Amino acid sequence: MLDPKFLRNELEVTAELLAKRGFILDVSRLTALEEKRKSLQVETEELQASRNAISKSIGQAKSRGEDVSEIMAKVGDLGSQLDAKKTELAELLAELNGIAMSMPNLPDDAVPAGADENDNVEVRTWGEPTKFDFEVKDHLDLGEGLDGLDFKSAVKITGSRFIVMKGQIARLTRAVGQYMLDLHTEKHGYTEMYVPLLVNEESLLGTGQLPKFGEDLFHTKPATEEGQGLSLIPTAEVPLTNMVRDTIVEEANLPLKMTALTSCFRSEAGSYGRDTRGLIRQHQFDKVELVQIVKPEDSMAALEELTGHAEKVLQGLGLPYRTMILCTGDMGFGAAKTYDLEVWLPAQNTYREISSCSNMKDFQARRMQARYRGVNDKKPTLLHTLNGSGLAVGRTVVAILENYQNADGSITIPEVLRPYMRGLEKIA
RNA sequence: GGAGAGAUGGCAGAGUGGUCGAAUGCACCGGUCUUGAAAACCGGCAUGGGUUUGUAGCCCAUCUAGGGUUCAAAUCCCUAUCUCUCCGCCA
Repeated sequence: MLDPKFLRNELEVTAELLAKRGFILDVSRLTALEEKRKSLQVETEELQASRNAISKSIGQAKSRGEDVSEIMAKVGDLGSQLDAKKTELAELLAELNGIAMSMPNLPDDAVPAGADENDNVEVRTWGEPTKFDFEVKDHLDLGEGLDGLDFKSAVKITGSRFIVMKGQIARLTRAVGQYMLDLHTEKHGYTEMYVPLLVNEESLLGTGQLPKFGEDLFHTKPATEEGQGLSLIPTAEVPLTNMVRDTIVEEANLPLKMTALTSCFRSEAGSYGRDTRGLIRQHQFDKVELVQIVKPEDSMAALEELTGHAEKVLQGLGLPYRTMILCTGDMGFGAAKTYDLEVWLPAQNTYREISSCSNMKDFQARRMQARYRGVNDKKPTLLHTLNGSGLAVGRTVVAILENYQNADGSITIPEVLRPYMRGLEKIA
């Protein structure tokens, strides 16, 4: 959510900034609603003030043993007037809140303007696209050839976009997750967390999945006016970031750096034609998430640091990648600035997204009322929240299969993963 | 799943219809005293919102959340959530 004061005072600036990311703000409607809110709220509060004053004087008179019938008569229809105003105001505030909750974050000044993913800008690359002296196979052929990926069984058990993994490929997936967690906890200073995979609506509102993107999630109940029950997390960002919802953090405890390996669940509504084959786009996948909760002045440096932590995973695994800064039109709803890491996939002969690292600034913190207070601060200040994948496990496995494949269809196991594979050097 | 009890400020804990945004203690911050510290004493100490040039003042809201009764609700009623105790079941 944007700062309501900034929104009111700088409506035109806000509209311009939002237009850069393709969000059209109805300025005149908002102005009209805001004017109405102002007068209505003042009227309502004045009525409340006079009611409070009269009630108080009744109480005082009674305690002195005086007759209160005269004062009681003054109350008149104040109550019904107040009720009417209150109802009207509540409806108006709900409408304004609905608009506020549906507005995306403002892009940071450093974000390049652009319409879609084609306008993203390469920041740096690491490694060279892997070269082969034989014809490369894609991860499906490799995985099925090794009897490690079983799409047919997944379809039978559940449906499309799920996977059954077997044997050393299943173990490789476990190894990848363990390696990432160990790296982030031992080298990068993150605290490992185990969190719920089902979350309530408040949490989803806090991180911004709701109210706009409910159809991207799996819910435990059909959506009704009473709610949609608990929802499966689309990313561990939701439970990790919501750790600080409705809390005032001690300055001394900042920054908070948390990581978790969780399954993630996405309905992938509206992407039926894309990546239908293989592990790239699944309804259920594992991911190691990095979350940092920092002071506002530290968040831009923290984004660089966090992105670097995700890059270290790819470097450790020896996977070539490039770092992209997303343009205004391609950023996620709550992000002010985002770097994507794209790993080299030989079979697709291109780079594919494997991590997305974002500075949300105070966008989520305002929704969550997540704040900190310095020792000398009278008032608490909204925190800044950041999150990034470090990394998506399934796509990492894809990248390993494809980049480490041999002519005979076997897979050489990256050095750093061998301890997690009981010393195994090759899956054959 | 059954029965019962509870939810108040950072924490503990008073408060059963009216000058209660809330006693008291602890913690915390400032001061006096002290060479320094401790102790003692004095003072301060919630959050959100509105209005406003204002971190001044004034006003509104908030005692888990949402409804209701009333001129007036922390206090009475209903619902939900959560916590605790006992029983049952269970990895």
